Amino acid sequence: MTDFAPRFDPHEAESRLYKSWEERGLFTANAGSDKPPFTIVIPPPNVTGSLHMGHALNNTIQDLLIRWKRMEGYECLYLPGTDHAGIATQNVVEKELKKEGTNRHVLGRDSFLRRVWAWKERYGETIYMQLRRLGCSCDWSRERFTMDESYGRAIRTVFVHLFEKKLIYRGKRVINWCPRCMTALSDLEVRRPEGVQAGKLWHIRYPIAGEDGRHIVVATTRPETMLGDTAVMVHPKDPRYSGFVGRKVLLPFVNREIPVIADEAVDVKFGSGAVKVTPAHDMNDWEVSKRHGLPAVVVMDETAKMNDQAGPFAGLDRFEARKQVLERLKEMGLLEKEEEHATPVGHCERCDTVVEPYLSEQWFVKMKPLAPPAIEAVKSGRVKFHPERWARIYLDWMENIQDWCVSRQIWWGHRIPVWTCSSGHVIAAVDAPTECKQCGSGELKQDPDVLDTWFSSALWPFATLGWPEETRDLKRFYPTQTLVTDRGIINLWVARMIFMGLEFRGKEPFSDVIITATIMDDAGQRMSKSKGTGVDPLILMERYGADALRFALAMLSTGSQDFRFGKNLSVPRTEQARNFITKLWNACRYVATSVPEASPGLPPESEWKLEDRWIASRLNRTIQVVTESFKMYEFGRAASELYAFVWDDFCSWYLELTKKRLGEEVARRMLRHVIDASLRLLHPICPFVTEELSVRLGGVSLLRAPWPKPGPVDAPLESRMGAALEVVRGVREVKNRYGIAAAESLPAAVSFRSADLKNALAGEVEEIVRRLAAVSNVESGVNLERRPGAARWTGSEVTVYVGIAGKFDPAKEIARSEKEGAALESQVARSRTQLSNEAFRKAKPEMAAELESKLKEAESKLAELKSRVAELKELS
RNA sequence: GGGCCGUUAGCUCAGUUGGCUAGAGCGUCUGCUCGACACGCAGAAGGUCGGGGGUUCAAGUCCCUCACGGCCCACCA
Repeated sequence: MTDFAPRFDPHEAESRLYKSWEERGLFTANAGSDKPPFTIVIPPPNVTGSLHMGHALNNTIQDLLIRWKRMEGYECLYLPGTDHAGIATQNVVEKELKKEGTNRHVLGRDSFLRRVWAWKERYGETIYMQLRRLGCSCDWSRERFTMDESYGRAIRTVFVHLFEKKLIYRGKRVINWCPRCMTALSDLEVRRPEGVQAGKLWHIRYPIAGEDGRHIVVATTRPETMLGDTAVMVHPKDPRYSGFVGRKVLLPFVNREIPVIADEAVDVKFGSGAVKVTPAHDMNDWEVSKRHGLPAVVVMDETAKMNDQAGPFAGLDRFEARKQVLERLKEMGLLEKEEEHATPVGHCERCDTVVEPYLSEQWFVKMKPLAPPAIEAVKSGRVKFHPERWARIYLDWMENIQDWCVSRQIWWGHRIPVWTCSSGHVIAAVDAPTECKQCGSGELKQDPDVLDTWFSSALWPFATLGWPEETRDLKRFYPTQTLVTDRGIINLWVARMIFMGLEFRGKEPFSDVIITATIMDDAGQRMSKSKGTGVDPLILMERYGADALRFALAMLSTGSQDFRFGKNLSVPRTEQARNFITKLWNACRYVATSVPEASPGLPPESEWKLEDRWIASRLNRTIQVVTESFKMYEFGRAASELYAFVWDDFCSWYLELTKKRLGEEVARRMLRHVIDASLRLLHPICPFVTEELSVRLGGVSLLRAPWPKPGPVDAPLESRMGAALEVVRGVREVKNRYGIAAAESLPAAVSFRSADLKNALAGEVEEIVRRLAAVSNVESGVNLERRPGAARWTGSEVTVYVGIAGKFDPAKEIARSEKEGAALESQVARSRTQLSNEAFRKAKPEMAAELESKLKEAESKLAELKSRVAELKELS
């Protein structure tokens, strides 16, 4: 151990250790093992870029669980992979092309896709490198990408199955259309930022056909769509308009006669009470048009420019058209008024363009039959959300589910496996057909669209394991156990995996869904790369090591409470974790050099001294709490428990107490035993430093080392030890108060308030105090007489007197005593009121008895203090 | 418009089923080379638990309400 530097060097150790783990195949899951399986499939990061802090948190938690379970004896599979992220990735590549002054249409479908693949190779590798840096023990032999050929087969199989079950259909509908991405979007891919645009509500006069000067006023926020109106609708019970129903109005600009209809969908109180009906550009209106048999007129093209149907406005962009429509209406005297009105306008999640409701033909998944089993899975508790409240989000959505638009008019993704022959027969097939089964035609054209990315990620838990083949992996590792993800994709992803898993495997894809915190910037806003508030996890790992980042993130994971970890705040938190690692490192360094060897295992219990029994009990308690916390996914609790145990119990007390006992085999073995157990407990959070230390201490590699089992906890002994340590604190405080060097030996007297405690501690207190607080001699007794020339310190179990000879300062003592007295006074007062309450005594007699004895103690302490203060005052 | 979460020390956060004197880290102050650690050691100061009301013998903890911050969901044109 000659090269045991006072600091852990993460740079050198991390890559060396990771490489050796990987080479030894320690991350590889064995499908033939007879151990119980534990599987986590990674939420596949998008290949759009590198990993952010949210990924770091997410993967830290996954790896922590995997490493813990591995030590508990499970056959663990942590399956890594990436998502092709259709629209998102296509967009970043298109941006690159734009910089080069070209676009995908110039390149053509094939060479564009080659560009995207090149991008994918680059970023896919970066992501895997980052996961390795973080220490994630992924099984790299099973790495998957949603565009792998085998994965594509799984997707086509799913599609064809659903198609044949009539759960996938092609239909004409008003969907969300992004005119920039030029594709349909699902409802979940539309964002409605609040308060972004203070829109307006315009009241427009529609002239009644054939009745000069008479008109009906409609209110709209989107006047440009009026060109596509095919009716005006009022409420059937609205007296203002009862005479209008059934008549015609003349639509300005295009001079189309359209009917006034009555429908309950109208809110009488809103606007003018009359609504224009634009079936091709409004989802509601589309529904209305179907009820009333109205035609639909599309007035825009796919880039949201007005088309030929828009009469005089053809060729204009939709917003320009709005301006001109309004101007013309004003000129014609048809604009009655405008009022301020905030409308939640939908924006494309990926490019932020205002989404256009747009009538088009798309593929949909029929959700009504798929939802009920998925709802049941969560209601029955077969799938549990942590924290539970997120189940509500899932259920609310599932219970009001709409059909899922799954076709996208982009190029990057899985082509829809549907072909149409020259005579119009539609064929869905897993393998590209060569001829039409119905008419034998060999002229087959595949649907040009691709599937929604989430359609492919929905299959992730089983498609990655080889489905549709009944592979060994699939049988062994499906269903998985825990899914760790962000609340933002509960419906986009988690929900869809559940119904797909149920439909295709008959089993929920996982039993537990952990929703992690969202990482905020220093100002408490969601961290965002585009806003420049992102913190790169690599930079923190570079500066403090992967273990430090992991420990910091684990420590902050309390519930799914969001936490701030921005550019400034991430620094002290990670530093704290790094300091802890250094502390651990040095404790081990000390043990390695001072206790070069000791027989393994616990020393015989009969030889244990008070502090040995104490640290054993504390360790057992820690094992219990940490294990329990991991089980309950309370990672912050586990981390802080370990932090306190290692730093306070072990380093501050036990290590110091045993410094003069290193010749004793008991102490030597106990030191090594506690270190060994602590390293194991810490390994899931800090894999690198613990592995390095374990090996340096001549121990085992921790990856598959058994997880510690707790022995008994001795609570009375712990509290006795607490009293002994209190004495030490008292002596130290007095010295501090008087500016006396800690090393200076002074006489001390310990006055116990209870004879039992005094007897139980017997001679051991004296020894403990002597070791930790430099005293010349210690006497102890029960309720000792006051010591006039000694400084006094009051603890909860003891009073400590320290002889400080010539330095005694009555003023200081009075101040101190009065302060202690004030606290006691209020305690006594509170206890008395509570005890005078008969209801309390009746409700909780044992608590009252306890409080009573506490009160007596406090009263006697107080009396003692008062007489001392009086005495001191006389003296000065 | 509906819902969820948060508001505890200067800062960032803990506080199990209501019950002894509300905790930690950072920061601040005082003093320290004591057989690993100054990324350290020994101490100290610092909180009427966002405001108001209620339930209870007892409220940071339960209920109502308001304010502020954050996040979701929603087809009122």
